[in-house]
Amino acid sequence: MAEIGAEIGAELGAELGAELGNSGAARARKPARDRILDTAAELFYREGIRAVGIDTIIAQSGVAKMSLYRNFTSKDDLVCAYLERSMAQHAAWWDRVIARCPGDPRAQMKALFTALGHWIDHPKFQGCPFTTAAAELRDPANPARALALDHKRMVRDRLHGLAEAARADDPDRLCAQLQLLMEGAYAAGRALDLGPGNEAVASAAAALIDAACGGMRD
Amino acid sequence: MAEIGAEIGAELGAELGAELGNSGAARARKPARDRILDTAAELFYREGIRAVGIDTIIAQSGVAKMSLYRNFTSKDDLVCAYLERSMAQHAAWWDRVIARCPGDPRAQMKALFTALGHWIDHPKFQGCPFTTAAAELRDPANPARALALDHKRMVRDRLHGLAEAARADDPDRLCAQLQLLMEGAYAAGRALDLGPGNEAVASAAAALIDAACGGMRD
DNA sequence: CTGTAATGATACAGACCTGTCTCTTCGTTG
DNA sequence: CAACGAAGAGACAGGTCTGTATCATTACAG
Repeated sequence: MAEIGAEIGAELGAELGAELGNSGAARARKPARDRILDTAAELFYREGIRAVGIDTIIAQSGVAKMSLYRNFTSKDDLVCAYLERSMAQHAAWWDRVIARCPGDPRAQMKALFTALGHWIDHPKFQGCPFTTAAAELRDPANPARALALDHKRMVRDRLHGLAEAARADDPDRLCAQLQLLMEGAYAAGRALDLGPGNEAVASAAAALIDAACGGMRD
Repeated sequence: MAEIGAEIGAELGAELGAELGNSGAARARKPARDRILDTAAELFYREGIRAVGIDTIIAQSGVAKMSLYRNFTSKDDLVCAYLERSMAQHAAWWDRVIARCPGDPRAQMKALFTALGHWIDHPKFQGCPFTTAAAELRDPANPARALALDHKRMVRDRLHGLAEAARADDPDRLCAQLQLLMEGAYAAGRALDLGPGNEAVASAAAALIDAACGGMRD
């Protein structure tokens, strides 16, 4: 429980403003680029990419407009930097969770969904940043959209590796089912009030995993 | 198969331009309000609400700007009309699907997910219009956002009714699990390439339903 | 035929957004 | 102290968006 709390704190803290714990002076000491990216990430995630303008970002981060355009060639470039950093943070979160059950891929999968269930209950949770970015940016040529799809493929590959390691009867199917569930948890946590949704996430994952690895209980 | 195709056609046809079958003259005969709403629905769904401006809608629908503002007080009002019409269409789709298995709530639930799995494979499918609307419009005071959440609650209530009628061991849990899966299917169909995702949708739903109603097979 | 209501076409105002430019300030380094 | 580079402050240009106002045209009813 406290572990999970720390998990969420590490995930969302890194995502949504790790500098909150620092003093104002220490925050001002950070390079302009970092302040811009921290502020942009928080605003993009909370209010949406299209809803947040350059002027808001520079006002909130206390930076000059030219400092932004010296560090990022355009708003699109800043959006890409935000998504790339989010990808790295998500990968680190994933690694931390599965490291708790080394050598036990079934438990690792279940742990991921248990952690996800708690994450979506966090008050700052606003859905999957990649899914919402893809929903806001429909142009197939948009590089940020491409990044979002890259991330989904990466998650798929990781899930598939776990499904294979767990000796699922049909790893492709289990992988697809679990990714459906994962996307659903992201969407539900933002838009719905699923009551004790965290429990539903973990229990649905367990049901699917057990059904797919029915032959061998561990 | 042909049945399912007609299903999708009825759903997306109504959603995305039922007037395509009419002649151009017949289309021009429709009242301005209908043409505006048809065009706005197609564009909002395909390209996103914020990405489509008033000028695009009036150009595409061949209508004067003042005709739009005489029929809708604002763009927000038009967005709400689009979502309300989509809600009615979705409810009609739901009713058509469950009508194929009268008196058999388990089969009705499975039929819904089978139909959903096929729907997300349709080339014009772009995710759940309510979820994407909520992703684009984050302001809690936005009436369109409230409509989207209303729709999710309505779906939840309908699913819960089916779960109870199917005598699930824990209807709340099954309802939450299935709604997670449903949201996941919507999100996956738009942003991911889940391979044969339609099969994963139906099989995951079947696994969850059977696990939740394990005691009594029908 | 005439009058009325609906609609098309278009110009315009005001706000906002991205990106550029100039000027100033501050900190560091020699 | 002097010089230089990084960064703040703010004006500005060009575009887009919503919403309003004006005027011409069409359809139809009496």
